[in-house]
Formats: sequence, structure tokens, C-alpha cells
Amino acid sequence: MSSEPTSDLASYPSPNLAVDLVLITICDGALRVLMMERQEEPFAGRWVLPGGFVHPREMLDDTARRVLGAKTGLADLPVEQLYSFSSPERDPRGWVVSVAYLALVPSDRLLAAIGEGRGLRLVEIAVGSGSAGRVAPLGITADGEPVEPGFDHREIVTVAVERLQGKLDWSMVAFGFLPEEFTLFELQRVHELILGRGVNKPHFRKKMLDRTFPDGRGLGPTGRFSRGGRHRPAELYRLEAAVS
Amino acid sequence: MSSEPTSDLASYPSPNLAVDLVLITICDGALRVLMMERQEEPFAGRWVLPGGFVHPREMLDDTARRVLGAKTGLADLPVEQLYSFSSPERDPRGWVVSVAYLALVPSDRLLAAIGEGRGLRLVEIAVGSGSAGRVAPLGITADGEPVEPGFDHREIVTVAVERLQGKLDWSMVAFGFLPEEFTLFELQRVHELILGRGVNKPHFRKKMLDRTFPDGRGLGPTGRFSRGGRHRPAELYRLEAAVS
DNA sequence: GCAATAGTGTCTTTCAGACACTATATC
DNA sequence: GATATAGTGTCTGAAAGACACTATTGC
Repeated sequence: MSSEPTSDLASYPSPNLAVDLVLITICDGALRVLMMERQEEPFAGRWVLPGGFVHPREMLDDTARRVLGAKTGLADLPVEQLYSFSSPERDPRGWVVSVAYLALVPSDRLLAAIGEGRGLRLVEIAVGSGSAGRVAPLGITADGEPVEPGFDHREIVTVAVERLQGKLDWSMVAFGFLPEEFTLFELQRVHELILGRGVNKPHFRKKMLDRTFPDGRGLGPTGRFSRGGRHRPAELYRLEAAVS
Repeated sequence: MSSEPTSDLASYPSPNLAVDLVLITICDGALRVLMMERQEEPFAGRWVLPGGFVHPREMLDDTARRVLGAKTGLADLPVEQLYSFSSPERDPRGWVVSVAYLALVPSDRLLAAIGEGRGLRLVEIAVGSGSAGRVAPLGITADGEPVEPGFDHREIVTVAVERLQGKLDWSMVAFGFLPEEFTLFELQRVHELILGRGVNKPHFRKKMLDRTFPDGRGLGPTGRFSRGGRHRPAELYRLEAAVS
């Protein structure tokens, strides 16, 4: 806009505008994304991301939160805009541009929220150990079987994982997957699953414990311990105001 | 899309979809963005980014390239999608969603391309030395006078500079501002202007000369020198296939 | 010679990872 | 005691930056 000498917006053809939601969690030792088995054509029977059309004069962030609430009831989660997809062939029904949004949620909250779910499913994402590059070769599987999502949703999930990888070391995204209290090893597992490779344990622990995160908080011990494994209990940590 | 049980896309209201272009260059020792003085209401007389509406079934990347070619003739530059803006008040004429795109160009090419320009102007962006945070407090000035761009274009330029800062150390964005051959100090100035702070000279030179960039190339000396200053000439470097 | 920028050598601090070790739970 | 994970100490090499120094041009 802003350049063509007209004020008659109605004279310009306009696409349908939708939002697709990449809701990512970690459970059963894997990175997973919420998908649903599509009932209608096109792509009936394929796994697709939850989504919906933008309402008139609705902010895209609000659309994403609305879709999130409608599908999971988790209306309070932060959402982040990822990218806009506009391939003319992406939807056989017509000209549909979709803005993808990313949201993270701890698995316990998500499992409670979707409950029985109406065709909702946490599909596994295997992040390849992409040696040195920044791209993430993804294996998307349900019940161990590779699946090919409908529309351009494989590409959207790939962009989401790349965003997670890029933000992992300077932002607080890892905590989006964890409950209030967690062990340092659980935090390490989050990093390893997102990066698709192992990280150095002593260094990881020192770095995390010394660090002040962007919101000014840091990790602090709770004095409580995670029991239940057949091994020494791990201390639980939480984000708290930095002592400095 | 992809979730509501209908195939009648026409029943959904749809916004006008536009692309706004953030074309950034470095000249006269400052980071600058191409803006134009808007002739029509709304925001007549204010500086705005070049932009245009998306054509039916056109990929957004193609729209960005088309607008770039129409305004500057530089149709071959790479463009990168930045973010989609959807505030309901952003355009008083109606519901217009805009996808912002970023493009970088060496100042010599840009100055030759816009020539006399029809109200085109390279507006200065002063990146504040934002201490530690990731945000960039921007001063946007024309002839040294602060200006307030029309629409939400100040916000769009801010997002563009943040993207540049985030990509600076792992991508090749800095070379987008430079001609084929350049001195290491010119490369350093590009980094300093984008970051809004000085960088360590010996370390910067060593790092750049040792480095292999994402396309596999590295910096190599040309044997030619930049003459003309009242000081020792600086050697010209260029990107070339890495020796390894 | 002087001013100004080009370009380098060295030292210190911090970061990242390898490796090895001790600790403590369940079985 | 066996095993599995929790958690720590130390060493090495790389990365980042501070600082000081030499080099070469125009004037």
C-alpha cells in the first residue's frame, strides 16, 4: 500500500487470509507438534496444522490466540509470528495466504487441555543432526511411520524448528516447554532435542546457573528433588529474581 | 485455513494485502533507508516506504521484487520477508495487511538507479548503542531533522534493523552494502553502523580473514589498493572461493 | 616532520568442550 | 553390590577483546 494513487481499496483483488498454528511441545522424549487429521477435501485424511481464517480487522496475533484457544483452551500462551506463506498452489481451493504462528507449551498442560481430542495428535519431529548448517532436516512421524502433512505444512513446521534453533541460546524459549520447576537435565534435554545433538553437560550447567536471562531472572535451586527414577534424585530449579 | 468445515472461500471476508519495502543502504557514513514523500491522503507530505498491492495469485516474494524493480530498477536484488503487520488502525482507508520485505544495496548502485528520483529520498537511520538489549532505538532523520514516517513505517524500519543486527554475525548481510571490492575497514564500518557501536579492529580483521562464509567463499586480497585519502592506502579485498 | 589511517603482535579473559571423577538413589 | 543418573573439578584450545606498536601515505 501507500504508493499507488488511489483511495479505492475495493478495486484491488484480495486473498483469503488465514493463520496456521505450530504448537510445539516435548513429551515422551521427543519434540512434537500438534496436528489434526483433516476430514474434508482437499487433503482429507492427511495431518495438518490447526488454523483458521482471520476475522475482519482482527490483528493476526489475536487470530493466532483465538485459534489456539478454540483448539486447546490454552488461550493465555504467548504466540510468535513466524512467516507468511503465499504459494499460489498451496491451497487448491483458491488464493489463500497464510501467516504461520509458533507457540510452545509444557506437555502436561497440553495433554490436559486436548484431553480426548477430536482427531488431535502430537506428531513427532526428529531434528536431524544437521552437522554445521542452519537447516533442519525433519522426520515427521506418527506411530513411528513417516507422514507427509497436507498443504505446505511440512515447510511451515521446518521454519518453526529453525526459528527455535536460532532463538535457543539467547532467548527463553526452552522454558516454554517446562513446568514451573524442573531439573537441569530436563532443561538440557530440551536444548538437545531442539538442536538435534548432544551438548556438554558440565559446561551447560555452569552456563545456565551463571546466566541472567533477558527478563532479568536466573535459575535458582528450590531445595526440592525429583524422585522416582532408579538413580540419585536431581534437584529442582526454577526461574527467580537474580541475586546479582 | 485448513480447519473450518467449508470449501466456500468466498464466504470469508478478506483484507487488502500489500507489500512494503525496506530498502537499506550505507552512504555518507550512515545507514539509510529509501523513503518517498507521500502525495495523497492519508499521510500526505509524510515520508513512507515504497510499497504496492499484491496481485492475484502472486507470491509475496515476487510482489516485493516487482515493487523494487518499479521504484528503483534494481529487480535482481535478493529480498527477504521480514514480518506481517496487521493493526486495524494502520491504514485509515480500511483493512490492509502489509507484509514487509527487506533488501540491501550498495550505495553506488542505488544512487545510480534512483537518479533524480520522484520524491525518493535516502533517510538516515541512527542506531542507538542499545547497551545490552536486542532492541534498537532509532533516530530517523532527513537533513538532520527528526521525521516521523507515515502509517506504521517507523515500526517496520525498526524490525528491519533488528533483523539486520540478528543476522550480522552468521550471515553475509554486510556484503549486501558493499561493492565487489572493498577494504576491511569499510566492512568494519558496515558492522559498526548496523550494531550502533564500535568493534575491535585486530580481532575483527583476523576473524573475517580466517572465516568461511555460508556460501563457501572467504575474503581474499586483490593486490589492488584504495588510494585517495591522506593516509596509507588500504588493500582491497573480495569474496572468492575459499582455499581451505 | 605531522596527521591520519592501515595493519600487526601479544597478552588476558572468557567460552566451550573433553574427560574423569565422586555422590546417591533404586533394585 | 550393580546400575543409572546427579553433579563437580580440571585441563585444553578457541574466541573475543584491550593495548601497544609499526607502516605508509598526503600534506
